[in-house]
Amino acid sequence: MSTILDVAKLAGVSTATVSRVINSPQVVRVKTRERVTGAMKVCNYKYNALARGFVTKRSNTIGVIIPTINNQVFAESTRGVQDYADLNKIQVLLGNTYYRYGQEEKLVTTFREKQVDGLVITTTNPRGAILKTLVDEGVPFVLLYSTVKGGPMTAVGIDNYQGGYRATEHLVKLCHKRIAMVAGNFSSSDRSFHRWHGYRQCLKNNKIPYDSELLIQTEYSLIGGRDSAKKLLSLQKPPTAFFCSNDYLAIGAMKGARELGFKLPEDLSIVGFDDIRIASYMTPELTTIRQPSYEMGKLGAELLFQRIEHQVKPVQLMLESSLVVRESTIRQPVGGIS
Amino acid sequence: MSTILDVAKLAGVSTATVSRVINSPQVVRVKTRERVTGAMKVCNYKYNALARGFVTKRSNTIGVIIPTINNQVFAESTRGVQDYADLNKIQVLLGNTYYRYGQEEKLVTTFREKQVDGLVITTTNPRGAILKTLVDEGVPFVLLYSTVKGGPMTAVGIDNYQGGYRATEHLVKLCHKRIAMVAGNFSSSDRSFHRWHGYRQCLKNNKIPYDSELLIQTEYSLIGGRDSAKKLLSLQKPPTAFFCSNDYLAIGAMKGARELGFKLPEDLSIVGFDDIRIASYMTPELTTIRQPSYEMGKLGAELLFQRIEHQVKPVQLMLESSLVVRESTIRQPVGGIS
DNA sequence: GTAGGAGATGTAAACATTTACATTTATCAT
DNA sequence: ATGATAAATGTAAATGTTTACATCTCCTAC
Repeated sequence: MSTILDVAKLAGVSTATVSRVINSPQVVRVKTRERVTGAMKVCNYKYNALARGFVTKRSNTIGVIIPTINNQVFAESTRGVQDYADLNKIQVLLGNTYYRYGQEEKLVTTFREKQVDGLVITTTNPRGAILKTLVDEGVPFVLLYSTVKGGPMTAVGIDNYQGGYRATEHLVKLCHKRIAMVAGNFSSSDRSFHRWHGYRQCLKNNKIPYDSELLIQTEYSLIGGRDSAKKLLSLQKPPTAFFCSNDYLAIGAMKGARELGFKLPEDLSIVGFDDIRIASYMTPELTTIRQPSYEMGKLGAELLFQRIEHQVKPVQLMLESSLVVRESTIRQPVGGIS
Repeated sequence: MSTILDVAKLAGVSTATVSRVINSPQVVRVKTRERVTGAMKVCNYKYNALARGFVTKRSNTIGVIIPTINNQVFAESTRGVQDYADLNKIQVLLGNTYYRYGQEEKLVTTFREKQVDGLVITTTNPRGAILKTLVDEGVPFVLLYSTVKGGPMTAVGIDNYQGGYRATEHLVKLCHKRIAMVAGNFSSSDRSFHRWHGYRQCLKNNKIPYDSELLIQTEYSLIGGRDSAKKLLSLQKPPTAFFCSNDYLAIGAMKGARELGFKLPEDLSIVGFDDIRIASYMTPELTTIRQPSYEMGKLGAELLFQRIEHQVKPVQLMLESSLVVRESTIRQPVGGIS
């Protein structure tokens, strides 16, 4: 492998000049520049970005930490980050935590050892010690899908409480009285917990008694949704509507319900959360709370870069989420329980 | 930021010793070791993996190149790679090509500059110049989802021709005579092309005339599937079955068909490709060709590491794919066209 | 022709590790 | 105690860039 020194020798210049033609070609005379680029070709010179990072203290790499690449929502936000990073010639190291806090800690450490310039984290626990340490040690990072208002951390997310509230309100307005919630484990993510808060408050505001039997916490997966649906629909007084804390749970629930002979949406209304691409391709098309994942990633990356370069103050951005009404929710026929 | 030197001074040892307690603790006396680890704590020492990579010529990083993280298939194989890498304390740089060869080239270059130890590539074109260069320059890499038999490249994939053949054969056995193919653009991936070959050969072997009107090439996406379905079903003599070259196309096609009033599966049988998780959650559940994406990624990573460490000979692994019959395909009622 | 100055290039140190080799220290049989 | 050997530690070079600063070159206006 040839180095900048080989090129320099061959071109009869100093390494400084070679470095300059790489990093700021305008400052070197065109004749010299040509000699250098020529020499590079001859040597089949390959730039060593690692060595550069070593001296400049900038790796031009950021770390992205997500629960799992397998959830389209996180794939989408990651894509947003990647696209923005790409524009800035920054590469992305990616790691999955599988919703495990320990893994999150491990990834943060490894990425820091790799000298990443910053981190984009979709955390399991925005109040954990890891993030505090990052703040204390001045490591630039931004949180995705979480927002701890007014704190020392930059974050971009949505109002999960509001999302949960709206989803439930939609069902209430359709005259549902027994509304279950299929929630991702609260321990896996505080998002689920906040959505549940919204759900609960909405019930209360509408004078619908809260029934703890109607809350199931489960793994965030299709199968989790399916199994939970079956449990809920086997209750003595089964619910007439589900609010699922993500679309995978909702899609799983659809299948579970059908397997028990429920007709959708006649026998059961379902609302999901996220609005993954495939939501509108389900039968019935899934009513859900849309959140702008790709934009969140892109914006998060933008904020991170600002933070890296200009050390701007932390901000918390709350993106709009919205209810997308499709076919999976319908009015509960009066005369049911009411 | 404190360095190994600070720690060394504080502990009253040489940097070599500190390095040793980091990399092979057994060789240093427990008393010294304790003094060193103590000093590390005091200094709040953070290991610099970049500097290490710089001297050892091993970055402990591999690059993963996929068309798009947004396709669950590639997310899944990437997860396989990540999981295996993780076990070996290797990090993953991820890049999307969006099916553009130019982007593939760019990524390979950037990743090489970052001194990755190897690459896992899901390529758009297994015969392109990029890969040749990698072979020539001895860069360890493995191909996913492609296999160029007996060549100088390590690859793990499935037999796409066979997959296409089987999918079509399934439809033929169900007495379908007008079988359309909704294919991802041949220019985006040779996989689609090979699947089409299988499709075509199967038709020929069964004496079904090939009708070029029944092939649509489109973008690999839900919307591409939907639009293509609408075009095909608006033909004068519409097909009674679709073979779609991936599940997203199939799911999109389902929606397109429904929008034109077709009942599924009665009026139209559909078979997809990949068996993404959600395939069995569709209504009707999607018949498809299953390929083991996660395993492919894991195996690919394993082969890559073998190649990096022991420079083993290139191998091409053909994984099993299989037809998974579900509900989206049914027997074509005789008396139709036959 | 020359002074002045801008622009181009060179010099050399710095960056945080690892590692071959050299040296010191500990261990143990005699 | 001594020598031989093994184990532990130290020394110092090497890695491929960047960059502050110094120097040189070239041009322009007089």
